[in-house]
Amino acid sequence: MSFNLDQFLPYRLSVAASQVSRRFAARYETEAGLTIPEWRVLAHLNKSGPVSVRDINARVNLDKSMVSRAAMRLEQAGYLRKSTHDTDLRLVVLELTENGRELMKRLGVIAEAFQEELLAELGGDAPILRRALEAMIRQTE
Amino acid sequence: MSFNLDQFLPYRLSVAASQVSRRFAARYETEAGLTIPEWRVLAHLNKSGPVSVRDINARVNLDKSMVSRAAMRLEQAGYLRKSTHDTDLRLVVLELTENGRELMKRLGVIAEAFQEELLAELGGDAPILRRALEAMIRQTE
DNA sequence: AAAATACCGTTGCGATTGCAACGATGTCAA
DNA sequence: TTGACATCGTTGCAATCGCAACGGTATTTT
Repeated sequence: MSFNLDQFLPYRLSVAASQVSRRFAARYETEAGLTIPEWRVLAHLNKSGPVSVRDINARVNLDKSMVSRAAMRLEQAGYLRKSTHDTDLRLVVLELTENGRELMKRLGVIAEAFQEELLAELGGDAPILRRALEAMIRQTE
Repeated sequence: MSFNLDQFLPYRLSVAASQVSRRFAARYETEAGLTIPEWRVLAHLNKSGPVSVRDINARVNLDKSMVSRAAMRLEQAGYLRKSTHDTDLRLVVLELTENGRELMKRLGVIAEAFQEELLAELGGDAPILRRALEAMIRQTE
């Protein structure tokens, strides 16, 4: 019996992830032409409040160079503001502007709606899926 | 209640997929320094026998340019052979060499072992995870 | 049979990515 | 206190990616 790629879990996982990402990107594309890193930074800031690049890097699975560049673009677009930390001058504090919070409010609605669609497609398997994903993520943290 | 990225399914799916891919890549890195596209082409050819670039492109979720370049590198490394189709001259037929089959035999063992690890970590959730992944993939095909 | 159309694989190109190096700042230890 | 080391964010760079265009071949249409 030779190896069968079609039933190989890492492969199926990767295919599913990229297709779901693609579907979702098509949704928020119409609302605002954000890249995935930009979307993640925006979404994280919306929840966390003002934090450093390093903070986001650690929590959002993005290389710090990507966080830095995404933050630059979001700043130029007027969605976030940069400032230096009060006591630690190495830190750059990122914070959403009013425009950023407003955009995120609209994107949040789209995201929730998309997730509802997914959950409906998955039916009762959804909670187990979640648990399985978390188990796989935990394994490397 | 504001949107929470940490519980957003597409995001968790993406994180899980990239971490699992990373873990797996570290395993076969020591056996042969293949990229992900190269690995996929190799694995598919091992199962399918001789097929065209287009065939792989359609089945393995890789752009045809990536299949083409991966095939070029695998050919240079001596793992596959290219030839033209008997009747349709547009088609390039890809086929593993003896070296390629031999490499794939070793990689198959590594892949199976890794998957066993994953399945053990997941326990009884594994079959449901599989079903959920397939459901999400199906939705876009 | 000729012309228009479709398909195949390769290549070029701009954009994105991950890694490593760097300057600047902070912390710790002697 | 000062020197060694760690951490932060940015930048440079090489590698990779996805898309589109291209030349070549096949198929369909008229």
